[in-house]
Amino acid sequence: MKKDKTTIYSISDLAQRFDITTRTIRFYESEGLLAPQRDGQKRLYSQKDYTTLKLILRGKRLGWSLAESRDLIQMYKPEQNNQAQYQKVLEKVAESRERLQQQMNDIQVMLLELDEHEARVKEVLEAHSIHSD
Amino acid sequence: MKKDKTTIYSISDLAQRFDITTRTIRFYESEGLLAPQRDGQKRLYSQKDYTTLKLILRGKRLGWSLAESRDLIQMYKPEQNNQAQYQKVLEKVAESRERLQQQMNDIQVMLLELDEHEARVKEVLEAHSIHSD
DNA sequence: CATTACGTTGACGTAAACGTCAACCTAGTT
DNA sequence: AACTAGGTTGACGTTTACGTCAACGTAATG
Repeated sequence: MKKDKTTIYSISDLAQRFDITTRTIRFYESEGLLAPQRDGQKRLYSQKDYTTLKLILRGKRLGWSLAESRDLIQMYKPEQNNQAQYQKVLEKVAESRERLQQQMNDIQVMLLELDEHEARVKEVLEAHSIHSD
Repeated sequence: MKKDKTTIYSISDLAQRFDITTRTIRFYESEGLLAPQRDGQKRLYSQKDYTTLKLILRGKRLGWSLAESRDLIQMYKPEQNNQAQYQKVLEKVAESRERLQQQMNDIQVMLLELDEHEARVKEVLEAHSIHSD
């Protein structure tokens, strides 16, 4: 079963699914991150728009600015069949990967420290319970 | 060779090492993230302060707010020898770990997508070079 | 002792990422 | 026709995380 490529979302529909406000979605559009089609003045969001939004929110959880996410999104667009463009995309990919690896490393350090800290706290708790028994 | 626990840093010293401004460091203090000792009115930063700052900046790279980092920092303080406090610390540890794991997952998804995208771009580039040879 | 380097405390300014109205449109009910 | 549910565009407000002065203190140095 493949994804239904013809599914269309309303703005409040998307807002509900991602637990954000419609204001936020319109704001992303005003910042050039989304460009939904229109039916009159109403916005219609495609499956691609859905995916883009998912990417934006993932970026947000990682502390990326909207500008950075916009770059990432631009990167995914076919654009001109210009060889130089593609090279730039590859550079952007490399940049993003480095950034993500730095973040991954930060996370691993923090997880390790949390483990150590938890262990220390538990030691104290056990000492307490020994004395209180 | 252990770390010299008696090393003391000046504010501009720290600023240089972490490539931030002294304003930023003072701001973190005003927000309750740091509490250096004083010599008169001058601030003296210990090795602990250094570590705290490192933690803050790691948090920043992961998109954590200063409030969240402050919580994390508080968590590491011995506090009262209150059993309930320790339980809260353990809960905080668990929360932080969940958050980090979500971020780790986000990163892995993004890295995968980057790989795929890079592969597609490279395909196109190779097709180009075949035609241009 | 005047200068220079380094530090201090306000106070105000600013960019990013939205929130919060207000005033309006539009399609489908009752 | 009136109402309701959704949507729209401004315009202004707010929070976070600092930047940018200004005015001042202090210690060493030529």
